[in-house]
Amino acid sequence: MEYNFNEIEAKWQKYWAENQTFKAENTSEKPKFYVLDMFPYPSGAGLHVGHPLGYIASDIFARYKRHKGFNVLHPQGYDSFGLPAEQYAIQTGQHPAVTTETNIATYRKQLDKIGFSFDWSREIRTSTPEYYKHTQWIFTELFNAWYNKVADKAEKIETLIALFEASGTENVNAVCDEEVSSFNADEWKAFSELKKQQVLSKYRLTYLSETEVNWCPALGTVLANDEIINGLSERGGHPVERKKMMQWSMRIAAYAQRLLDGLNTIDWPQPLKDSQTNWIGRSQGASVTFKVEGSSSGVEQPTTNNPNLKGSSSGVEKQDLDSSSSKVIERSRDGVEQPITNNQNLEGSSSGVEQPTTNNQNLEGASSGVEKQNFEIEVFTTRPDTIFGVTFMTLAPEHELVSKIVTDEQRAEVETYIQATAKRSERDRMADVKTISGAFTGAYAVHPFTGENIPIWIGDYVLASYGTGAVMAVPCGDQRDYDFAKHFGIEIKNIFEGVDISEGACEDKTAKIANSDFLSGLNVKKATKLAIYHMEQQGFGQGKINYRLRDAVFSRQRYWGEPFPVYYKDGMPQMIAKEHLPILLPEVEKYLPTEDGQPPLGNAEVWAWDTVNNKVVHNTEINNETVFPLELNTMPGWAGSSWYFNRYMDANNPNEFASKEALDYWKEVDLYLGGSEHATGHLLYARFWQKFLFDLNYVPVDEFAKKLINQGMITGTSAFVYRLEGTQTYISKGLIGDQKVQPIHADVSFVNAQNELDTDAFKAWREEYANAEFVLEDGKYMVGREVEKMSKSKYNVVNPDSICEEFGADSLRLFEMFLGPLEQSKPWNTAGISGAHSFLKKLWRLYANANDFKGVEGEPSKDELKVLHKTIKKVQEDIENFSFNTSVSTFMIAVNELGALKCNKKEILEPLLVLISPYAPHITEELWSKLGNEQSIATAAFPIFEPSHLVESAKEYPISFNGKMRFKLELPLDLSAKEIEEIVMAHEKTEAQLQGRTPKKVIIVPGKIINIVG
RNA sequence: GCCUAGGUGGCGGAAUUGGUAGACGCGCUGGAUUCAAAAUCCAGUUUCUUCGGAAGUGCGGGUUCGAUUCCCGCCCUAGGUACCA
Repeated sequence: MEYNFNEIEAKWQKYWAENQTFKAENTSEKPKFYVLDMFPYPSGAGLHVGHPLGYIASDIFARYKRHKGFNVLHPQGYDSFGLPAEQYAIQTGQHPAVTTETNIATYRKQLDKIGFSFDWSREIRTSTPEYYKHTQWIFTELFNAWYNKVADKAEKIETLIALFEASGTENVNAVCDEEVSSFNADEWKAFSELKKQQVLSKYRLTYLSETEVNWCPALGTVLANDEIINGLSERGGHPVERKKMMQWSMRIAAYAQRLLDGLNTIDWPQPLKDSQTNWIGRSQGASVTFKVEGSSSGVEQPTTNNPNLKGSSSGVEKQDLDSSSSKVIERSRDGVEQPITNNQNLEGSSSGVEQPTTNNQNLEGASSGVEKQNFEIEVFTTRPDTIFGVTFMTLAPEHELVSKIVTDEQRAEVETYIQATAKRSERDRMADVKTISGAFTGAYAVHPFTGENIPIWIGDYVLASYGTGAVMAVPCGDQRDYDFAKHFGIEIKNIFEGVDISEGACEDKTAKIANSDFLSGLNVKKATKLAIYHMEQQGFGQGKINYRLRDAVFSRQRYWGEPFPVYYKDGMPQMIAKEHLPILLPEVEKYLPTEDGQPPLGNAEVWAWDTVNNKVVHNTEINNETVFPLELNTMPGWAGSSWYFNRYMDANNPNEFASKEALDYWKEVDLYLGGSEHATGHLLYARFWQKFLFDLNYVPVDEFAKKLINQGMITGTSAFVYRLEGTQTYISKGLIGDQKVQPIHADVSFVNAQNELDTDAFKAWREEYANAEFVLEDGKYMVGREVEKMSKSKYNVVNPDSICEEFGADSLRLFEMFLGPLEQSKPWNTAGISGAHSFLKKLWRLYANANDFKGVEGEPSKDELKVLHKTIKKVQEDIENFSFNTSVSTFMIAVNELGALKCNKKEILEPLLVLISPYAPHITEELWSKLGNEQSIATAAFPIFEPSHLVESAKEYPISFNGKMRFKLELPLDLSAKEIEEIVMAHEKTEAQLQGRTPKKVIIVPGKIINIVG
């Protein structure tokens, strides 16, 4: 009987679906295990063979855990809001919901063909109202919460109101905006409702703030940083300008420290943890304020928070170093003039185009030296101990103070420099470390300890987006400051004891401080502490912890996303109560922004909130008394994916995002699989939301995934043909020689395993190739091959459906695992699948030969038992170490050996099937039932390893000379070292090796190796 | 620059705490079977070799009886990143 994989696979896929074999129970005696894949965005292109790699691995693990007696939750769903569907809608006018539905159907069909053990009864889609009503609810919960630094967790906003009512801001230690004002309880009570709301909004975990975006008037849309190239839009090359927009932000910076600390409690790959650590970017030091020379100290300062320092909002927190220090307000951001790069950083884009800022205009009208007054420069330093080594200040060219302090003599030079800097993209500035540039402003700052005048420079090595956008330069202790000082001939003061700084800065943290007044003679640690103490005493500085992590912009000017459950009354946002959710995405005629630049929801006609009837009504009914306009932005792609793992626990619950019972049972994901590209996007936001939900007691754990594994990419093997430049002549690879040719991608489906091109198929592919002429070698056209990312545009995509069709899902699953270690990226080569496929055929034959699939009862031989048990041991170890490639080899070896032994014993063949079934579930189900079993193999227990079957009486010893194995010798294992030595030394090959020499030493490790030295 | 992972035959890749380098598969070569092909099976396949052997895991050192594995320095590739004060 033939191995008819198509028939077998269809049969069992149907069986699993009909019997709900993989449905997880929310109550069970068994221990729980939750295996999750990062859910896919259902794109129009469908799955290629790279996508299922992680799904196959997680499926093997899920099936293995079931065999091991666990109640396994292994769900799947779709991250179905997103840009491509919207883009397609704009182009074709089709509703994104329709195309999304079609794409999901394709995905589902493809997934089903591979035989995954998903519990499809828990499928979710982020774009369905049943799902996004909870996303909307979580948003309102964030709005109605603040971060209490005393409790170090988020709390309901009511507890903040209670504090205000009791004692005003006196006892409040919160994460909030920079420019909050202080008030007492009576003042609070006297505030109008509007004023109260305005105050509270500075504390809420999601808040509105004006942030700058990349606005492209020609496309009528906002662009991400990586959609902009040299100041022009990637699509179309239109100019992009910076525009301020009122947007929702998430106060993720409040969680910076806990997000950092949590990394120590989870088993995630180190590179992933490292990138989160870098992203959060904690540095400890001090904030120091320098007065600009000429400032009159008697005059009232603008504010202590210095809002005139552009870009000074850096998630900075005052550090409580001195127990006597009073109330500490943590600042998260000023929310006013964020340089664009900050806001976009969190969106996963890396590059930033530095737009010219308004500084140039400021310069024109800037005051002359006469009016120079009461300016301060706030800096953040990690080395407050080196403050006596400060010989100059450097401001970022974009720093707002530059235009105010520059002297008339230096104005022209500074202006030229700023303009030159503005032209350089941030990427340029980053890449070019060697060029040192800057300009002197003519102004001086006053050293707060010595009173000396310190020149103020600007330089583009200082970034406006980090810290305060200004540094106190200590050339003797910082190489960049050193280089800058050397270049411009600025004084370099040595404040290190016995260190030579003639060649470079001393960045060694063990050096002792010298020439530093009260800090002299101290080590770094002590000097730092003392310096901060003095700064705090004299009121110009304090200990601080600085985080790079910024609050995340949460608004998108798009259609295909979750609508905000928000309406506006007197310009203040109001949340719609939980019981009225979901607020359904309205119908619009066009998915483009409105003509006056409003987001696409501005096109909706029925988009107003009736507070009396609690429903969405026509815009014409807006009266701003009972009917109000609704929010026009939608939520970003990461909203729905930040909590979906909790939804699977109770996916069909209509009332809550998940029941308490379900959450308490499943708790968290035990194994999470996905690509490393989500390191700082999805995985950081999801951890943030989980911690927030934990703080409010909605979830039982504050980290949602115990263990995470990144699967590597499967790359494609592209095929190239070589066109003689300017002709339609294509030269076979081996004949190119010195001729000038252009490599052109050919579709990999036209090329066979021997790299020969089907020239007719190529000619028929596209009109431009119809007249192609080929220069052949040996009558064939040979293509070139190159490994690249698998993508449609490179014509190297291999589709899993066609593989399933031709070789079967079991072959695909085995082969994808066999390819190499899970985490590594590796090239796909369809030719290799024949190995996996012929293994399955061999497996089939082994059972066919065993009493026509029925097997034989009776005691297996010692050798048969040995094969089985060494396989059990290895496979179990491999799965638990996620080393799936090696267990496939192990199966091949086992089947080869059992085939050689002509094994037909049921006692061997049955457990072997259970071992293989997580990898190749269809064929094993079929053989399992042919052996006479009535239950699905999924219910079978994993075989138990019995070490006694592997005990050997003899060992084939490798005999080494000076560490090199020269020959082998089989010896009984019960010999003593001495007996072994006698036998080996008497052996003729030993004599030949030694050629008469006497060995210096003989090393014998019984059971392992014999090494003769000499 | 820094961080992380990696570098082993023609290819994908094995090698437990330092103990037989190249398992397993692809490809290739030869053979069996076949009218022929597919499929299947058998043998071979790191390099060099005077056929005795010898060398060999990116490069150069070191530790060790013994190193793909541990240590030091360097080179290259991939991913991440921040000129982060």
